[in-house]
Amino acid sequence: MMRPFYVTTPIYYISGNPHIGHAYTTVVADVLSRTARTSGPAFFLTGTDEHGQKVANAAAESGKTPQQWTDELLPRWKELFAAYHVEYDDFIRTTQPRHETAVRAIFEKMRENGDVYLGTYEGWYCVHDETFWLESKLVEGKCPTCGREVQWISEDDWFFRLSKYNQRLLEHFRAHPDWVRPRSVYNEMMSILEEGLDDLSISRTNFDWGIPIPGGGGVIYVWFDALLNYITAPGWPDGERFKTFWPATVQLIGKEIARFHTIIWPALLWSIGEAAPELVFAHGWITVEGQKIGKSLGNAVDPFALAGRFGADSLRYFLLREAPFGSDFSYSEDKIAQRHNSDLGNDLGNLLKRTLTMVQKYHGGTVPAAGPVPANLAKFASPDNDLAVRARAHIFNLQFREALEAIWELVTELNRSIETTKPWNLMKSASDDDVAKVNGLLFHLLEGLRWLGMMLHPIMPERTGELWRQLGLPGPIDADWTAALESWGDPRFLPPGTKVAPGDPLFPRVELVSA
RNA sequence: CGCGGGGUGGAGCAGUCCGGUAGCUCGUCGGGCUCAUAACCCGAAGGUCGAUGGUUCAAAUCCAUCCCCCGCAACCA
Repeated sequence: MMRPFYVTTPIYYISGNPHIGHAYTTVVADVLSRTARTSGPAFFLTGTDEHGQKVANAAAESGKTPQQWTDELLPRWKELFAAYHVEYDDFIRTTQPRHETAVRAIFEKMRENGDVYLGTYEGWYCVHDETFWLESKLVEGKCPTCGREVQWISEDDWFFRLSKYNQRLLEHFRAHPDWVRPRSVYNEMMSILEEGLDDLSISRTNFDWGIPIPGGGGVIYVWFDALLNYITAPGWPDGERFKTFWPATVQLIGKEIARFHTIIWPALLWSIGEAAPELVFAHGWITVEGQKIGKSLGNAVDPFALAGRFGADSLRYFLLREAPFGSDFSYSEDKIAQRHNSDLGNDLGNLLKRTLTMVQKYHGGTVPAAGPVPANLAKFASPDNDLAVRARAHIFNLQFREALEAIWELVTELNRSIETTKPWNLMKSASDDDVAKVNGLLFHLLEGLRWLGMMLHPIMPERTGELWRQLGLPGPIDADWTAALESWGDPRFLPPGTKVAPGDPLFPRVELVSA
């Protein structure tokens, strides 16, 4: 059994628009946690970030309290994740009492140990943009964004002593060169550390929609608040889940928030005596025809519509298969359709269909007893078959594309075994020998499909369930890979005589948009 | 001198850290097959790996310079 597995997504800014990118990160976390569960305990956390001035303003405009406003926005996030078959273990909202209480306790603890202190924050401030600017960024002394006059602000703020952890961070990075991935992000963070860190202002007084600072003096900076969700949700400091699962195994982020998660975050943890996460992985961006998705570009695609058109599992497959995890990739509906039709429809779905049809025609619709192994499947039927082990290793290494490529070798060989055996010819003669060969083929095809169902279950939980059903196998897909995927052809898992249940195509073809 | 990513057969991408026969998917062309979702299988064509120079027995891979595309630099994964 492996160490308890803890995976997080960023908490999503609640007033943002859910789009395919949010589904991407969350699906990846879901695949990891589902895979981890095939061999041990796992905890998967996601949630929403609900504080900040934008939320306060938007709520005010609609005549609601910020809490009412966020309560209304929450369902569309949960609906998004449900639509993509995501099953999280906990969903944290930064407005929940469990979170606020813990954040205040952490703030106080840091104030006691001296890492949080009262200082003065000074800088050029643009009232219109609500942004502080470095002098070097100003354009002719004015706001570089809106061109308005800026004013010199000087206010008393609470600071986090980030600079104190500069050296320790450098040492941590050097000692664990793989703790931030991919390498490009690691390098970028290293250069920030080498340039040196300033202390971080962690209080805000110009608005009040946030966690109040204990003892007064404004609200806590949203990032300080937000980052802590990863430990407040499992119940820092004494909760069972916290004690079981921290430090996190994988924290998934977008690359634009790498600085917060790989520099500020470990420092906050160290300040209260907790360990840094084992791995922070910054994935790439999904782009539309090479352009970044954004409201201003108007190219955001409704993720609900996409899931409706192709099926959520097909989207899940596409997101993991299309690009190496960590790099950007350009997405288009035609690409999704192509993957859907060729990999899922032609290769996998059609394999199931043709196999079940042959089982009906040639063996009365029941699973034959194991027979001769078609030559090209020998390596899978061998005790040395480590396909499931390799696939899982790739997934834990966040190499989803590689995992799927490895699994697809089986899909390809199963299809090939049909061509080489030519059961339609053998059944014409129908000699005992030929029938045995056909039965052997059918059994190994079904066994291969059983493996595929299990191995692909974390990635396509719904469609593999349907595959399982059509194979005539009982109950939900066996969650424990180690037992059910340890030996090919074990009759305990694919009992001869099982009645198959052919159904509709697993992945019906879709037409290309551009066709 | 702000930072970063990318430029590989028609398209989309691996490979670059740790130099050594240029690989995958789709598409195209030819063939096979009919169990199957016009699906499956076999074979073929197609690339001076952005440019130039350097290091080396050997460079897509290392070094230098340059060109082009795209992001980031503000709470958009």
